[in-house]
Amino acid sequence: MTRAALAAKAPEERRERIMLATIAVVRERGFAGTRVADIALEAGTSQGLVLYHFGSLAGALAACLTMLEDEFYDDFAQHLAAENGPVERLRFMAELAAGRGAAVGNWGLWLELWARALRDPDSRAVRESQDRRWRTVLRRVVDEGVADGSFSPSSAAKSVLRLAALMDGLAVQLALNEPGMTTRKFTELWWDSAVLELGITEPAKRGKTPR
Amino acid sequence: MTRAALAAKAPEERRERIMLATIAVVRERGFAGTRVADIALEAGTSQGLVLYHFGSLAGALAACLTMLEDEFYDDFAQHLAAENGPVERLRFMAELAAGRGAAVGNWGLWLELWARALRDPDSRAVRESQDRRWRTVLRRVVDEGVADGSFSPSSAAKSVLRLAALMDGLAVQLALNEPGMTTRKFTELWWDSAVLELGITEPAKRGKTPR
DNA sequence: GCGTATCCTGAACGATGGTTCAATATGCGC
DNA sequence: GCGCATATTGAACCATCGTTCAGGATACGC
Repeated sequence: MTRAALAAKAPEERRERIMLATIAVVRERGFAGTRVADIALEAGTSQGLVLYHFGSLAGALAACLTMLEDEFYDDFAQHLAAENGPVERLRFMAELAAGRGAAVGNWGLWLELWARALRDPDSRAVRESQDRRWRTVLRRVVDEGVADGSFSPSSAAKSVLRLAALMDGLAVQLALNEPGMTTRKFTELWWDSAVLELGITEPAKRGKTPR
Repeated sequence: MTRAALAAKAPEERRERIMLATIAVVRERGFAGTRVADIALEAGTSQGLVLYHFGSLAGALAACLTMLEDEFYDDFAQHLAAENGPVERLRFMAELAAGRGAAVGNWGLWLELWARALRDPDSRAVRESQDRRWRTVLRRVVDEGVADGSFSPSSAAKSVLRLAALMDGLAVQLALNEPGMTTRKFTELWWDSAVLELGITEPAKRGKTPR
């Protein structure tokens, strides 16, 4: 099996490996610093193959973008569904955004994506879609909380906008590891804001608030 | 005077012109897309001169960064001092950040700066200093308000952190002109948050909140 | 077994763009 | 006016990639 079997499922697997390599390199060097040669090296293939599969460096980067997007979202949606009520869900979102699960190490990528979105339509589309997804979920959780009486925002729409924006803003500090900003502080600050915005009374049960 | 005088003060003036050109080009093309040739063209000089004055493209970009920083801050501090009380000052900050004065067209640059700061120490330093300045001023205004009874935050430090972060987050949307995000909405959303955070009772007098 | 389509490689090509440099101009003290 | 220091230029240089390409290997239908 060894040689033959490996080669057999190679094409698709190879393609995948290149995409993963692309993400890895972009994480390390950033979009601007990513070269075809780096990707090939990381993936253990030739430069030619990268171009063969994705047509151009830009193509590879684009593929990596959409992959990232889906990866993050799938992971997230799955875990969110496991939570019980709106308060727990909200708490989960706060913790996830701060750096649990698939978000780990991704904020840096988002920062780059934002900058890129200023000029590159593909990046803009990905960023927009990602953002919309996130806000939609947040909105749903808030509505759920309003329905069952846990939340009482003066305006759900505005609260969602602000809470989403606050996350982005806190994320900048986290990504640039501003002295004093930590995962815990991120969660705490955001959660306090959510309490204020939504008038949450019931304390969150999930996660170790302590310390 | 014409020819001679112009040439006389030329060196310094030329240098300045190159810096301004650099800012202009960076605004238009972004950091990554800025070439020495673009700067030279915009400044009406040769590529050689750009390198002569700043040593390298990176040097020119760095110079433009610090210039930007000072430019923004000076303009800002001057206007802020003109406002009367803490509520007015806060309101002024909300409006300025949303796009008045020197901030116009700068949010895109900030986004780029954040991304750059992930890897470039110079950019990181500028961003950090800029951020600290802004938060310091915000803190001062808040303290002032606490002192004269206009504000009553549960924690001044946390409120300042959150309000500053919220601005950055809203700025992302504004810079990428997310459909639905406008200068007015920016101000409105942020101001509502400030009211909530600081427990402001007195309505803001400044600025045309109306339509 | 044979031919064809898919995969894959490594080297070479070519464009782009930062940097160097020799030559020239300009202002300025003497 | 003479020279020296500072500015300024434009062209040439050269490193760095992205991309192309001609050639092989591999799988697969017939």
